[in-house]
Amino acid sequence: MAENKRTETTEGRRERKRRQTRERIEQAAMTLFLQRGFEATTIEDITEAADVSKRSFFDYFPSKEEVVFAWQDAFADRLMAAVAARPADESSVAAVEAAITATVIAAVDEPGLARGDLIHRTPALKARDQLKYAKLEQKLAEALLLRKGDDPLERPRMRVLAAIVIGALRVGAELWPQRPPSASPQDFAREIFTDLWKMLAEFGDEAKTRR
Amino acid sequence: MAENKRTETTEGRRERKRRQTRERIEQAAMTLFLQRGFEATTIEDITEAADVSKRSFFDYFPSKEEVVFAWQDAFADRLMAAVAARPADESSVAAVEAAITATVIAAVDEPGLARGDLIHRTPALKARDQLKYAKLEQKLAEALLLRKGDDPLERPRMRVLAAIVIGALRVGAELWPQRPPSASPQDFAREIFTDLWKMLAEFGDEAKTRR
DNA sequence: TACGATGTTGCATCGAATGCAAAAATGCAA
DNA sequence: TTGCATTTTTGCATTCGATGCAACATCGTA
Repeated sequence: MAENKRTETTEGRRERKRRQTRERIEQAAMTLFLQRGFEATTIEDITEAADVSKRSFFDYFPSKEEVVFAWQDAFADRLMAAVAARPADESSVAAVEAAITATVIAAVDEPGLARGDLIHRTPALKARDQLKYAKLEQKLAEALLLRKGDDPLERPRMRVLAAIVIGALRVGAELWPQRPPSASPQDFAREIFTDLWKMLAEFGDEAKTRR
Repeated sequence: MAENKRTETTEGRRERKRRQTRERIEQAAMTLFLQRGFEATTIEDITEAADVSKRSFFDYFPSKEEVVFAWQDAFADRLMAAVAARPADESSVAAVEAAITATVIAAVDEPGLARGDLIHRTPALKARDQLKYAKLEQKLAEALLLRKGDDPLERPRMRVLAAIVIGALRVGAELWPQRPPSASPQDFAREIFTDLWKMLAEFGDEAKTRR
């Protein structure tokens, strides 16, 4: 019985408290960041608000910045899963559109937007934010390649496709705040992708007659 | 005569020494970074090697990281100039290919490669590196848009084109170290772009039949 | 209950970065 | 050349993020 619990239900007091503390720190940190700004908030402010010692902060997060980006890994993983879940006979572009749309839609919530604001107005966070996109791109390329049976010849193709799509995601994220409020996230995503594929075809045509 | 000099040739002892000191710091810093690594080098190590006070470092560079990326602004400016210099009747894709190729070729030198290595193996620098690409992308989009007479309708198009091309540049920079040593930078660039435009056309086609 | 493992805390320390005021170097004009 | 105003350099103090270490507390388990 006790051994049964060990393998999966093992969220004893220890794990539970640890998770709770982590959430408390994250919560306190984000609240303070949004309230006074990132730089103006010290680790001590955070730990005081979360009622843990200053030293303990670094037992939960490797740095102040990581608190802001903690959710990113989960997002990347969900995106990879969404790509992997697409039917094998689907084209890469269709698969990536469906996967991105679904994953982004599921992630668009209020806290996400406030976080975006904070990042946008904090130079130190902007750099980390770009790194996030780079990692996302890598993982996406990886997932797309896996769909192609890990064919080495497809590698550069999928790398470029990932770069293009993540680029579009980045541009889309910038355009999002100034979208018509009537448009649903689905429609917005649909429109972005339609435009993107159209542009790709046009650029491809344009290139044929170059020089 | 003296007035003539004032406007452009005015590099008195002050300006000259300041520039020299800046170069000395940059030189010392990069040497030490490449030698012992970025993190393992302290500001004091640098200022000692450059024979200035610790405090003076921050009169020349806002942070340790900025020394590594000091050259980036110049690169971005040259890229913008190269785009602006392309004939007005040239297509955007042809213009961007020519401009990027020329600017990158001119910038591929030994120190550049060593710097790339350093950045690649230093997490803190990687983030800043991605930010560099983002800025480059913005400037490129700006320059491309200017060629189009600042037509608001072209803005998203040029943003996306810039994102695609800079994405390709990023992928290209990753692939560069493992290129066949026989290939000249020109050929390498030519090949990358040829592949890129081909992929764009293919993705565009693929998208037409999606769903 | 006692033991080992894990989690938490305080303390000391390092290094980056900033503000400030004194000191040095420079440009300029009398 | 000398004296004065401006800019540059420097030393000093301080704040804050981050890390290592050892003592202490808490928890799961034999």
